[in-house]
Amino acid sequence: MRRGESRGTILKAARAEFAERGYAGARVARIAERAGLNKQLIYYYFHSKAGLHAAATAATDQHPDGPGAAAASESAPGAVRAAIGRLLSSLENRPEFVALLVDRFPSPDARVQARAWITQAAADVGAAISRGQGMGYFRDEVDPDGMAQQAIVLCAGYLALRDHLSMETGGWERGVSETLLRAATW
Amino acid sequence: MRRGESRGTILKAARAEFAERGYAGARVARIAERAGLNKQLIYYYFHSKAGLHAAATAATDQHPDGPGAAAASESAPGAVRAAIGRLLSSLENRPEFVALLVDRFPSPDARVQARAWITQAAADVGAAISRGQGMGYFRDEVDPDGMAQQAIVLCAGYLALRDHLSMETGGWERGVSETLLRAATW
DNA sequence: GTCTATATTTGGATAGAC
DNA sequence: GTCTATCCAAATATAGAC
Repeated sequence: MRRGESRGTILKAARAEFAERGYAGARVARIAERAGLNKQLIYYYFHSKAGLHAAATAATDQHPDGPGAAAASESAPGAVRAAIGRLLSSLENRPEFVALLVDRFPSPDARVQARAWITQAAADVGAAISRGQGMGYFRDEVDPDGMAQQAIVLCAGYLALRDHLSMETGGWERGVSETLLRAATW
Repeated sequence: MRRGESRGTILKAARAEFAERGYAGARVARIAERAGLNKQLIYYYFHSKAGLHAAATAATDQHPDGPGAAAASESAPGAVRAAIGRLLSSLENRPEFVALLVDRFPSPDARVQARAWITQAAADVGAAISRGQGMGYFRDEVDPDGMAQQAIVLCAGYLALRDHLSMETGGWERGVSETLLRAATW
């Protein structure tokens, strides 16, 4: 299937551009250039810059962020570690979505999308912590949702501030897991 | 002193605009409107949009972020709590600076400014942790700088993602302090 | 579907009166 | 110092050939 190949190329270029510059800073002409294709083609496929952005930030299904992703058989700390790993890799593959998360003026659609992702991600991490509490591994006073939100902020915030920080993603992930696990454990 | 009153009004409006929309999304005309003043006045005072942004994001001296701000007499956890409080309040008063921190395409100047702030803030928090280690209060394996960076990401990231989160600033600050202290303590 | 123009609008910046 | 009136470059979007 050759049909839609250009469409995909444009989307890929658009994701990179929106990730780097944000919606307002992104340039349609530059996206066309990055894609090695004509600018008009973007309007042909996506009608407008806003339409392109909506298509570019729409979830691509390849990210198992939901609570269902956790294996019930894992150890309590293993489950938390895995949930944090999912969080980071999910966002790392979608830098344009990180840009959307920290955008103060997203479209209503984008706002809904951001909220939905956060709700889902918080449920994922929160479930791992709750389960650990049930197993007597984590302290009961720990608020699973509050800690899940910290995990989200640690991951999304890291990717947003990455340029200014000195740590690699792997090291960051280990550090975050360790901090949250130690904080939750007796 | 009436002189410079308009200048201040413009700066205030500019901070709000840059905080909401980021540099690329901000509009000079809108800043003038917010300030209730003429657009040309902005160019009279600040020469250009970039100049206005530089002036608007420049530190306003009222934020004691440096390591020197810590009182040597405090208890180890108290010092960490205080450092986190400084972090948050420093950023909370400067939303336009938070926007700059998460901006992927800042000007070279802004980049330097962001790095400098982070270095300073990390030193502040890191010093409190190091001191606590010296007093035998925190575990020696804890990396003060790594934990300081987590504190920064937790504070800056919270303010950047705030719209999508359910926690108030006070509750967030307490949660962050508790998590980091528990993680650092024996 | 893909290209080369070209139109239209927006937004940063200047000129010049008061 | 503050305003009104423009200018001009950049950026979104459209027309229409191939």
